[in-house]
Amino acid sequence: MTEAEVLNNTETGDSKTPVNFIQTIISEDLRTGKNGGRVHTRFPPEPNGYLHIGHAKSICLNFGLAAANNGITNLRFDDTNPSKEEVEYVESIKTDVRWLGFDWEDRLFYASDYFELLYSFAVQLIKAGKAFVCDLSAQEIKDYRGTLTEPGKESPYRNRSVEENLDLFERMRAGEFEDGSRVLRAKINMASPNLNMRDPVIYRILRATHHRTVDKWCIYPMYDYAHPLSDALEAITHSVCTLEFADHRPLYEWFIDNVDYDSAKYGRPQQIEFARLNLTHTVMSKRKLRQLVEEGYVSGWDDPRMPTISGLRRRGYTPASIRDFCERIGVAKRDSMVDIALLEHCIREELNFKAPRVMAVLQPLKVIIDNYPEGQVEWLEAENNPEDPEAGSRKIPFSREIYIEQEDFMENPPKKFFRLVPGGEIRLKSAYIIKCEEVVKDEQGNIIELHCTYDPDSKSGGPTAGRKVKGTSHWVSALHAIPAEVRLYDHLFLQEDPEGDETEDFTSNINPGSLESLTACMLEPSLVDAVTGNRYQFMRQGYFCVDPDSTPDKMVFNRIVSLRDTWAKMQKK
RNA sequence: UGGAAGGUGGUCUAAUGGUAGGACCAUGGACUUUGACUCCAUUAGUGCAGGUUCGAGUCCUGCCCUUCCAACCA
Repeated sequence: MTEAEVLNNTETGDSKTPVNFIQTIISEDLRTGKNGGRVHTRFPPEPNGYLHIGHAKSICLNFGLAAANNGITNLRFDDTNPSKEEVEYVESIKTDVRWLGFDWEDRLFYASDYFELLYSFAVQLIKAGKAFVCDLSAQEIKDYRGTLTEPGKESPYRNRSVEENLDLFERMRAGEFEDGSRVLRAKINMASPNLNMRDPVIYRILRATHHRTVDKWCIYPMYDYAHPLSDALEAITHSVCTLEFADHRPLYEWFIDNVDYDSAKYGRPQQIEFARLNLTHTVMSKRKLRQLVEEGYVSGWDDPRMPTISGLRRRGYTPASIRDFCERIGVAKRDSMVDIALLEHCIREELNFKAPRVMAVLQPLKVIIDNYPEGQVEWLEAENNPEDPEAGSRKIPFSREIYIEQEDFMENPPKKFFRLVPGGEIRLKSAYIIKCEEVVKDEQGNIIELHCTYDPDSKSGGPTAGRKVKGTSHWVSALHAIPAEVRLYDHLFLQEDPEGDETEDFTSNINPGSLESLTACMLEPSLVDAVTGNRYQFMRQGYFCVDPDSTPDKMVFNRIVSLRDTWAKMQKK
């Protein structure tokens, strides 16, 4: 979208998504000619974990804002802490951003690309008397920092000479000092009400192998120092981050203002904060997600119950549905908790149009149609998608013995139950109407099979198919069915806000029924060709996709999301 | 109790000082060879108290509530 279109949208109000406050800022910057009309954003993950749906919001925002304003977006890894970062994570992050549908083209960067420059900027600060080497221990620095209500005290090393600071900093780099023994600090204001301004640490000594620079460095810059300058060096115009960094903005600007990075060439980045995404019935912090993985509550980062991009992908969510979700939730500065039902709505809406319909019986009940000729098989025509005439149709086999869903039969039904009951009738989808004649039970009284008769005149699509019965069931021919495993997923946490009670361990809220594995499912034979990632609607049940665990001998499906189920709702009441 | 940012139906999000709207959820109904989809309808909101104004969600004052900040993490 061009600037004119954006503005036009604002005026006419016919934009599908209302412009958010960041777009308003950008539009104003464009109007006043700030940054020479450039819009350049960046997505700056730290490669210390897998991306989740909250990152998707940021990715869609950063790439979306740039795209909407004729701008570009960098992918930049914020890799300044080698003790926590790994290549595994950078690879997964690249995969996830690409999968979501975004392209950083040739603009893949790492904060570590700038280590040498950042070092020289630090030397610059020292020479200007704006940074000093401090010998205080971590604990002492903390003690000197003061509190929220009391100012801090200046470090006794604060007034070292430029020469001594230069010498010490050079020797820090050279590896002459132990980890943690000294740091480089910015000289700002120990009495500032903003703790971030109380002579913040900008370099620490840390002997850890970096995933890119390996053992070249034993000092590493801190986020507060590396981030604004990385933004500046990439000529970023709008540096969008989450709310918790708002207090860091004065520091961000301090480095931009006090380092000579050639602002005439690169411009001056502006930090803008927005509220991170919270979703009901899940957790979003990397620490907690890692805990779920490491303590075995889930099978891995890509467990289909996880809110990670890889989990959602394996679950069967599409990139388009996630992008749609991110559009719909909007962008603002107030803390919020989005109902996960909105995410579910987005995938249902997309799949309703795109997913082929098939029949699958999850909990089979054998039905024998006594008046259907033994050995006969009819291949019946079944519509692939009533929402899409282009989807065509397929043939499904009908025979004397079929399976229906156990819950589609009740011996003693409640009122409003319009499925199969003793002596009652039901339409088999795309086939015949059958009538229940006899219920067969085992010694424990469990229903093991049904004997029915069919109405030959009720064949679906035939000239005499017009007779109406209240209920319709899905089914599969017993002879032709493909056995499969189907995994049903529910919310990972029972409570809407599993992190709400800080006194309680969030793992105590895990939903014990979040995964239900059904291993005796029966699928219609057309599914024999299904491959990993294929998505279907199992009629009357939900949307499912083939899991990577699936093999030709043992197919495995994940339930992406159920269909809306009015009957289940009625029963709950 | 220092500083910063916020408070619009259950949830998310709109509204040059001028009819508080949309989406999700919920509820009721129509339709249905998916109790799906679709369609229709309904409930329900500007944190509180003042002030300015012909008129305040919007401006002013005071109060209340929420979130964030005291890593050599990001």
